[in-house]
Amino acid sequence: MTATSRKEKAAETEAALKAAARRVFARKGYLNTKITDITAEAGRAAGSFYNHFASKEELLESLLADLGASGDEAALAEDHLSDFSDPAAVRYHVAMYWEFYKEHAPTMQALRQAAMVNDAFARTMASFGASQASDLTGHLEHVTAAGMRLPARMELSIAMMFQLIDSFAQMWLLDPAPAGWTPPTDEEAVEALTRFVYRGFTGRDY
Amino acid sequence: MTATSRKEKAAETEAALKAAARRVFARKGYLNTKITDITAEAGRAAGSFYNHFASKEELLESLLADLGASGDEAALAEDHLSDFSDPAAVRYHVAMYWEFYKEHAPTMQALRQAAMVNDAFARTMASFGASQASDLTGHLEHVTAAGMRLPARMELSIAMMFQLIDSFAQMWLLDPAPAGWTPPTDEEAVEALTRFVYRGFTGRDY
DNA sequence: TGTACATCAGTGAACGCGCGTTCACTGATGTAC
DNA sequence: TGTACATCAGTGAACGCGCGTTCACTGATGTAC
Repeated sequence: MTATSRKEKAAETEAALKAAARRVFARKGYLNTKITDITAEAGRAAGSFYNHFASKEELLESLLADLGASGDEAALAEDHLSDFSDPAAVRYHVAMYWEFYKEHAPTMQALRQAAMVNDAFARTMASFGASQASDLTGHLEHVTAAGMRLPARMELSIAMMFQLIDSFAQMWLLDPAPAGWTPPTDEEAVEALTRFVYRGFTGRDY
Repeated sequence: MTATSRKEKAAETEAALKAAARRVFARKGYLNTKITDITAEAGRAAGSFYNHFASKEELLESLLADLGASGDEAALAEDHLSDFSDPAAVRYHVAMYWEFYKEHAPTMQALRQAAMVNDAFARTMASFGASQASDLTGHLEHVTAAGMRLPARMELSIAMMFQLIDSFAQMWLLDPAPAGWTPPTDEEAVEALTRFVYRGFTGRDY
């Protein structure tokens, strides 16, 4: 029997609202989404929203928290191939990031849009970038240790890599593909980014 | 004497509104700017706005038209160093783009924000990118002609370059610099991008 | 196990704030004669 | 050159739409005895 207790029912509705929000965000963008769009998509009344979230911002925070818990972000942080003088290490990072972005595209898109309008989310996004950056510093030291020369000082080299991967992922995974362009397969995208970044960092080919 | 005719006065007000809009856009972002913010910044009454523009969107279109007329965009399109197997040609392009972005930062920022919310502006931005891309195709053919191998197929190689330069410029020229980071000088930025892109495209150093 | 009352998730119409947009009015510039 | 009227840029208070948010109500679940 589906003897749903009150708590279960509330949790169901909350989950339905979140899932609906992700779908609507993907379809119309976070900024264009009205609260009633979300409740309608979830098949609930408008008022129901406020039993679970105080605002659209809070819902997004909740989605971001889920994203942190989902684990593949952890994979980016834990031990892994870290010697960027080895193309395989670069590819590993690129692939991780690509997968992460692919998995969480609607939420990342929403965060990006929210950050344009809301300082708190801008800071969230900045700190997300910063945590990636500090991870990469160690990896890039292997490059200079191996006698190769970075394209610019450490900070700028990291920023370039991050911006490149991030905006490239956004271009192909979030926005509709430009008319007449053939989107890359996942493998192709990872390979293209890996080659570009490895070359850019080391000045060598592989 | 400042015997301002009606037309002159109207033109002055329109120019004042545009200048005010650029300042306010730079300060709070396009999406966060209200029409009364613009009129207040320009020192005019709210109703005055509608003597000149039907909406905030139309004002932005007007700013974009000015940008096209300002001429440095033309420099990107006209004849120039075009053999990307030569680092100087890459640097020339990077520098052009950097200057363009620097000059027109508030308008570009506004366009970017408008594109998130408005399909028409999304298309404007896409076609802006596409026009850059078609220009670059010829330049990259020199790379393969010189026996070097692009990091990915033509389209993707161009997209990576464009995304990298665009997002890097946005990071340092528009957004407030991340806490604790030292922004690059113009020369440093151009040099960093040039080296990264040249390496990425050709697999060689210089 | 049954009854009476309390609590709570969900509902949707109504409310009200913020802001885009209008419009009657003012004072100055242009035009006709 | 002067006078009377027309036109227009600019003004700012008022209007009204859209949408976030509230709240009295419903029906179902939980609790007390």
